[in-house]
Amino acid sequence: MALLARQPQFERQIVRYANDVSGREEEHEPSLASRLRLAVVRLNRRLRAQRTDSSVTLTQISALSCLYNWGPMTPGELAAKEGVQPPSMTRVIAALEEHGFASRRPHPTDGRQAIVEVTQAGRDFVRAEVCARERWLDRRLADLDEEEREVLSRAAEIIDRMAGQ
Amino acid sequence: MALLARQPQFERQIVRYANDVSGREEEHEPSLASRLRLAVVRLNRRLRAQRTDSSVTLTQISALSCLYNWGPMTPGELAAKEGVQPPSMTRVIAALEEHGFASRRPHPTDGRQAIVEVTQAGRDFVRAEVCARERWLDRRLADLDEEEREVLSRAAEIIDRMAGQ
DNA sequence: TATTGTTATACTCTATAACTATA
DNA sequence: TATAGTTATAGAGTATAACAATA
Repeated sequence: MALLARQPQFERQIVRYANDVSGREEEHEPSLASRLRLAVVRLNRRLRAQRTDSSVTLTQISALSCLYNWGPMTPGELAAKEGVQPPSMTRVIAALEEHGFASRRPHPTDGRQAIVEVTQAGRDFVRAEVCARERWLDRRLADLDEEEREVLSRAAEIIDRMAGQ
Repeated sequence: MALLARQPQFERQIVRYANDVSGREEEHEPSLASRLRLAVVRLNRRLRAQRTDSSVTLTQISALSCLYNWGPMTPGELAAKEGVQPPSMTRVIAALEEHGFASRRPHPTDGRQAIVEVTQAGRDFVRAEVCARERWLDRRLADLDEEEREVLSRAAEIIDRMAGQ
């Protein structure tokens, strides 16, 4: 706990009603769930607001990264990995195909299923454009100290585990 | 670093192309930016998927919590705190007013602005319904050990600081 | 002329329900 | 009959552009 104890804890929010003449002052201590929810919602907004020249959306990049990192899989597997419903993934895959970043081939043994995989253009895109898209976040991370990045690294792993349930 | 070093680091992703007969195996180590982005995008999806009986959306709850925690403020200030554009906040405030959870009064010195504040019904709602909405996340957090919650607590503070820039 | 806020409009993201094809 | 995937539809979330009111 030594490392964590050294750091400033989350500041208790003192609620002052600026325009309230009564001068009353209440004190809340937002729960961890509340603070984590707000942090995630806000960072998600910021990430989605980052635009590059390409018309590839964050959701598409996320799915493409998944295929890139884990290899070919069926639409259903991809939907499960990304935590979305199959109909949502259908549209994402269609968009990636239109961009030429993913392709589909028949499943060798099951005619209902398909195998989706990244194309060479898709690989090039992940290496180049995704980095561009993450420049904003990279800059923010660069401003932190090494120990804060360690905390975020561990948090990313914990959050991913929670979200995967 | 002792505390962090004790913990398992994020697992290096070994990329195996399951359906690739070449048997080649590439190794990527996703950047911190990539891992944090994916974690945040996925947890955000999970949080938005949590529904309660009420028709109040996560965005509305987020803004209402902000007013509850920080007191009355103008629409512009609220938009800035939440990290959205003013037109987006206009709609959120209108929805909160329709629910009777927020009210608007004229700014004392500037006729262009207004002061938005939480109503008593809004306070009651934050205390009751927001908790209900967060039950899913609370359960996930309860499954973690104390040290992991400390990491997330610190991460929430760091992320909020980054997103606020 | 600059600032604050709203209205109009459009696009992304995602879900559920209903359907088709295959197992 | 069960499973995988797609199509249809709808609602949440958000932005930009154009406008109105006030400073």
